[in-house]
Amino acid sequence: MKRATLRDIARELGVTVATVSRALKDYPDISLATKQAVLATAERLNYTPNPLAVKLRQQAYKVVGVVVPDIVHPFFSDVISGIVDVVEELGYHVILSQSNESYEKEIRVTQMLHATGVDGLLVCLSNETVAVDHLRALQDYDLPVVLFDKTSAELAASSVVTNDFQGAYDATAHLLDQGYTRVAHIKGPTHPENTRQRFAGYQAALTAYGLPFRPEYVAECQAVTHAEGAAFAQQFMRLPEPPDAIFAVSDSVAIGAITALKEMGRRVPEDVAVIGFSDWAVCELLTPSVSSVAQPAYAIGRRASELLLREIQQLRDEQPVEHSRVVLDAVLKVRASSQRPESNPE
Amino acid sequence: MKRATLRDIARELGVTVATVSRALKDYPDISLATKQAVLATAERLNYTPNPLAVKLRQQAYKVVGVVVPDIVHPFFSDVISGIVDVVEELGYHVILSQSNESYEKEIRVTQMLHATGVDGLLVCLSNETVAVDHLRALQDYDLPVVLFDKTSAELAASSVVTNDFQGAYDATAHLLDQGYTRVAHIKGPTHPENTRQRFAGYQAALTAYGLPFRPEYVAECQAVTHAEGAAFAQQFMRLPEPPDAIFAVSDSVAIGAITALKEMGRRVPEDVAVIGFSDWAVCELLTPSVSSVAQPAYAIGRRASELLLREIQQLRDEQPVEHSRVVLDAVLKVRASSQRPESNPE
DNA sequence: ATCGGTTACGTAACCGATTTCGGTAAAATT
DNA sequence: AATTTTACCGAAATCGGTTACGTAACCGAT
Repeated sequence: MKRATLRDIARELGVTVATVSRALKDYPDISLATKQAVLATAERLNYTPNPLAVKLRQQAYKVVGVVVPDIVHPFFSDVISGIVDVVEELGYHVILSQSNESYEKEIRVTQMLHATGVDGLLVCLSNETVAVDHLRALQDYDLPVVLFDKTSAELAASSVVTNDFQGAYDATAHLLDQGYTRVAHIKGPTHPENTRQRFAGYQAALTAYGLPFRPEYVAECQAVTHAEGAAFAQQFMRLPEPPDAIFAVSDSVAIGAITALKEMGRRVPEDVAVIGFSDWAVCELLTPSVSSVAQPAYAIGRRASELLLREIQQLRDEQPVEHSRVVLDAVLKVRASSQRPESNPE
Repeated sequence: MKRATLRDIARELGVTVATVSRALKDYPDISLATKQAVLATAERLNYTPNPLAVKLRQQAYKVVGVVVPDIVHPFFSDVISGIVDVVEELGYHVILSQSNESYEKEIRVTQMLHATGVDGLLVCLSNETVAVDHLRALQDYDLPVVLFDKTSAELAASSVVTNDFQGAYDATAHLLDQGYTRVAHIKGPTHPENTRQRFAGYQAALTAYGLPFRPEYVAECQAVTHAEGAAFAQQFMRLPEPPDAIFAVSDSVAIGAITALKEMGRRVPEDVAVIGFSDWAVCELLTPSVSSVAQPAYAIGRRASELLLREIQQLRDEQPVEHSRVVLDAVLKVRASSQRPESNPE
């Protein structure tokens, strides 16, 4: 069975395709009789307009491209879910690509998306990415780009990110509220802005609570892994005055630290409290359950696509395109690993 | 900056678009001089063909639609990752939709994908889906459909699934090899074929090892949750002769069972061994680490898209379209929760 | 009878490429 | 010198819609 076209309907009724087109789109200049006849045969032939023809004429792809470092990562699949839900409501579709955290591949897929045809791009920069000329080049072709999570100040574009500073502040403050006084931090590498913000939030909380910043209580990850978390936990415990709480830059690091602490005979949270970042599903299932800072992934996806769709619309209407930076609050999820038992019957 | 068109190049060189088009595609009838001139100005103007125009002319969307129940689920994001990697190599793109495990929404999104324009569809049926008329209707429009994971025998289509039978058999056999003799099974609801296969594999292993099938050792989940796993573990332990091993239909059920067993003072795996299914990332991080049967998600995505692309090609070449059913082996991941300590120094 | 104004529809350009069919010139053949 | 061949390129149809513009028919009013 072939897809019916306007021509098929027109031939059956002895009118031109123009008349059929107008009848289907409820133009005023069509008599009720022909309008109904057209609608009836369109229904009968199961007509759906050829999307390519419409898009070519309208110069609109009705597609947004999404580039993430890794589709499999739970954070990104959550973001994608939010994106899909929003854009589908407006009849747009999502084309998905991954950069595998490679700057090279990021350049390749963004160019490919442009060549393939998209109305806009939602991009989370790879960890390798520092220069953003490849994105600026796309903007020169009037292609709106919205960044999320991993962004860059170098690019004049809207962006949506988690409030890492506030999340880290809340986590640290929570530990201090629980009565822990020697709070250490396992930070991430300096490059992604996010981890710098988390470090800053940690420091700000210490300052707000009138506590000194102790350099020996800060360790810096390279790969941000389970193993690094374990290694730094051991390093901390060898200090003359070991910390009684650890705020880790990620859940994997936090879980690695907890594993190592348990092996060293330290109880969590009685001897050492631990908080992670990202709120992976595992956190609830571990013993003890792991406190963490949840990033609003789904909301990030929604907000980012809303911004992008707005810019696409503004561009089409030849209005000035407004950029905005949205910072969404992180939510502290308090679980067993950071609750001082004595403080429970408070 | 506007995107350059064939017309732009033609105007600059004083030739027609036909000549430019042929020069760019290395047609024989073009002189070396004009060919080089065209290539040079195309390069200079940064020309990329308008994808919509090409696709309209070629009657090919170069897009495959993917429908999964839930993008966020780690299994599906793994599958999607495999799909994206394969189709991008052939210049295709992926449009993503989710059915949210709703039959209604599955119908909506598949029709929407057809209307939007795709060359083929990769679908994992929702749990609610029994009838497949909505997919058959699309096949009538010469749209190839390949099913994966949750499939249906009602539809004449290629499919790619995990060998649930073999995975379940291996898991059960492993428990029996470890010296456990009273192996129970927490099965899923009867509807999805997958869980029936797992049950059958469990039974087959018992038979192969000459053990009787004991109905009291089988429980059936409805929602396949953590809580159900815990409840059935308790139920099993109340039996006069409780099982010494549990093979669960999913990791969440297995983890729920382990939690309940520990609360009842049973040691895992000393008193009761437990194996799950799906090999979630959590399994490695829990204490004890949880044995599980890994589904080859990424490979499923790859194979399914390979089959789909083949069918798309066959359809375009007007060759007969061949359907095939691919069954990929599951891989048993043995971890602490199923290893009898006595059997280690064997 | 002429004019202005609707109503309802056809004509044709257009979006940007691909491709068939010719057509014109120069070169080669008779 | 007439004819055929070859090389190279233009004209135009096509994919399937959208839409500005034109026009025929009919109305009532002058």
